[in-house]
Amino acid sequence: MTTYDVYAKNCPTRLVLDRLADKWALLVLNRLREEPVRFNQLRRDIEGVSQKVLTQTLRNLERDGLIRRQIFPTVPVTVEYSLTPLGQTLTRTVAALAHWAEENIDAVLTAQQTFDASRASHAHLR
Amino acid sequence: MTTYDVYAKNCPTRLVLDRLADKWALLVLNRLREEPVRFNQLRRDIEGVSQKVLTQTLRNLERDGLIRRQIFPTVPVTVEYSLTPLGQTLTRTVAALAHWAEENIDAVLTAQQTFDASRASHAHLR
DNA sequence: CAGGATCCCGAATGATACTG
DNA sequence: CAGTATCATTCGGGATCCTG
Repeated sequence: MTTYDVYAKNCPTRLVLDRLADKWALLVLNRLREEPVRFNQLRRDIEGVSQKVLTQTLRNLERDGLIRRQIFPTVPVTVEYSLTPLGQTLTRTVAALAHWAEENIDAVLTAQQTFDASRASHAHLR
Repeated sequence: MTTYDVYAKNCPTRLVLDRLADKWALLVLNRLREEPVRFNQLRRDIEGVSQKVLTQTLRNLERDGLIRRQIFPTVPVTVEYSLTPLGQTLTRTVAALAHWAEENIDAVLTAQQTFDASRASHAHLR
């Protein structure tokens, strides 16, 4: 049994990778890692996400079996999102990504400035 | 020193996370993990990426200091991309993501089928 | 070989209004 | 509260042609 060719179009692993390569999905997973959260709470916590896009993101994650959608018949209705066991195994890796980002943000910002500066120096047009 | 609020718009960590939340970037980083690769080789290895998008992806990664672009004055010119030390620290995490995807692809596909089936059952319109 | 420059279309997103 | 539905809009990405 050989390992998948991750770079091939038809590779199922790329389906998963494509889904994870979504900034909102990563942020949602990271947020749910702490605790179950309700829809509007998520909407408020994750700045900049629209209601429509948040809904789509949640549906996709639910479809992938990563999060669970639980409805409580209160008035008005309450909907709570939480990680499934499968989702929990994933968030360990997602958390590592977030952790890397926090630790290396300075190095990245510095690199960006250096890059931009060198481009500006030999910008001729305009 | 408190930790960043990862969910706030202005959080620099989200800049990094947004950049990483790119399927082509993840695939490129994962590919460069093995060895330095030339432009057209990358284009061939990563199925489905257009020349334009690959160029953009590489520029962004270079700007972030994650990969290095090396030009060899051959005829015609040769351009080789490789990971920087910073990029190498990141690819360990990226590899973990890819690894998770490979290990859990079956669970995800099964979840998708279950989800789709339950939706189809109570689809009334059309 | 490794891109830059253009044209262009469809998918993704935002805004708005409505509902169980 | 937690969405769905619709419309208007943009803009990322593909296709194509060109160049150092």
